Amino acid sequence: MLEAKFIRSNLERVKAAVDAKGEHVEIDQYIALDEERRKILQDADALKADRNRVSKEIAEEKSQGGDPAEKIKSMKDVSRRIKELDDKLRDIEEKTDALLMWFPNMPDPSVPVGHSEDENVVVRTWGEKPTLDFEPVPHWDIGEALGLFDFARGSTIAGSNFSLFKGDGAKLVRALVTFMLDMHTKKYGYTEVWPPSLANRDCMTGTGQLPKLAEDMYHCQVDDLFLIPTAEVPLTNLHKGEILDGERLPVCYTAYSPCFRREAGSYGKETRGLNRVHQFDKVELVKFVTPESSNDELEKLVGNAEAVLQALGLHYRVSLLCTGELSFAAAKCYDLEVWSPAQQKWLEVSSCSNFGDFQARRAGIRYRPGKGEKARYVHTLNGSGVALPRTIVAILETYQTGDGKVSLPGALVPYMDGREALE
RNA sequence: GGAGAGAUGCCAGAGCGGUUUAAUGGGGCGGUCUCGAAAACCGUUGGGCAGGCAACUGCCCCGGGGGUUCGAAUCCCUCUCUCUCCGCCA
Repeated sequence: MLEAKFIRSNLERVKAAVDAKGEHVEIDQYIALDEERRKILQDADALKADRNRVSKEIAEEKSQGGDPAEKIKSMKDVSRRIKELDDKLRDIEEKTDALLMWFPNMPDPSVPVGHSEDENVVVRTWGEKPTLDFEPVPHWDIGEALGLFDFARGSTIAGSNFSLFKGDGAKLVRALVTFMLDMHTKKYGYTEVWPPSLANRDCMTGTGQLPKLAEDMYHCQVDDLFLIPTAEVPLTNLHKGEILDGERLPVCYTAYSPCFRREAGSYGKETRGLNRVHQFDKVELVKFVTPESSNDELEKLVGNAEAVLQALGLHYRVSLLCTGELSFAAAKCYDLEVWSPAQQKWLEVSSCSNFGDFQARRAGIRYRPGKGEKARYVHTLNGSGVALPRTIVAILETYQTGDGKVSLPGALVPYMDGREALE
């Protein structure tokens, strides 16, 4: 959420940012309402000051045996007017708050302006495209042949694009999750969390999934709970409404969670196999940091996610997203994409973002820099470290040996009972 | 799911409609005393909104929301959460 005062005094910048992100916001309507709100607020506050003063006088007169009937009578009218103004104020605030929720975050100055994927900037590429001396087989064929997954039966249970892993495939999922969590906790000092997979409306608004992305989420109407699209939601809301001790920052969490996405309206080739599924597994990284350090911390976080891909020996690239590709709540974002040899394309496996104080404002997450100092909003960051399905795609297609088998990257061998290949 | 109890400041904990601008402890911070420390004593101690260049001023916040009243932490309604007991359950 942007601060009302900030919008008021940086109107042109905000408008430019909304355009650069390709969003549409009722900004003029908001400004008009905000002005009306402040005017009424001032009137109401003046009347309340009056009421407080006279109420004290009434109490004093009564205790000294006087009869303040005249004052009580005149205050009756004041109270009525206060009530009218408060009602009006509540009505306007409901509207301004709702409008405010649709303002996207401001992009960081280091983000390139652009409208499409083509204007993202590839900042580095790691490794080389694997050279196979045979025609690479797509992962859906490898997986079906080795009995790693069974999409037909997954559909029987929940519908199309619900994946089902079995045998070594299920074990591979478990191995990857453990491998990633071990790396982030042991090597990079993240604290492991096992969060709920459902979250309430308040939390979804806090991280910015609501109101804009309501259609993308699974919603349990009876309890008004949402299935989390990412562990970012529970992890970031972990400190909702709190003031953190500045000396504890940065606070870093990692969590495995299933992620649920309706992906309404996406069909066809893009969704073949594991490319795009409604439920997938992911290890997430979340940090609470000081405003001064957030962009440096973002670089570190990207490095932590990259370390996973490097350990797995997968060819990948890192892109800095342009303004038009940036998500609603993000100020700056790097995407990590792995190479799919059979599909001959890059697949996004991680999105690492700095949200500035946007989420912190919505969720009320602050820190106190030092004893007696004023509380400030933290900056929140998150990134996938990393998402499993497309990582599995890259592993199967990169390490296929041409005889129907798949060798395993060394880092995974200990997590797969010492086995060096899937066959 | 049923019955009951509760939610107050950094923590503990008072508060029976108007000297409560939230008592009293404890903790933290600052000071006096001391060579230094302890003890003792004194002072201080959150958040938000609006106006103002500013010093500052006003308003709001006792779990959330609404109501009664000239006036609400206090009375009423409602929601959420926590605890105790019962039921159900992997």
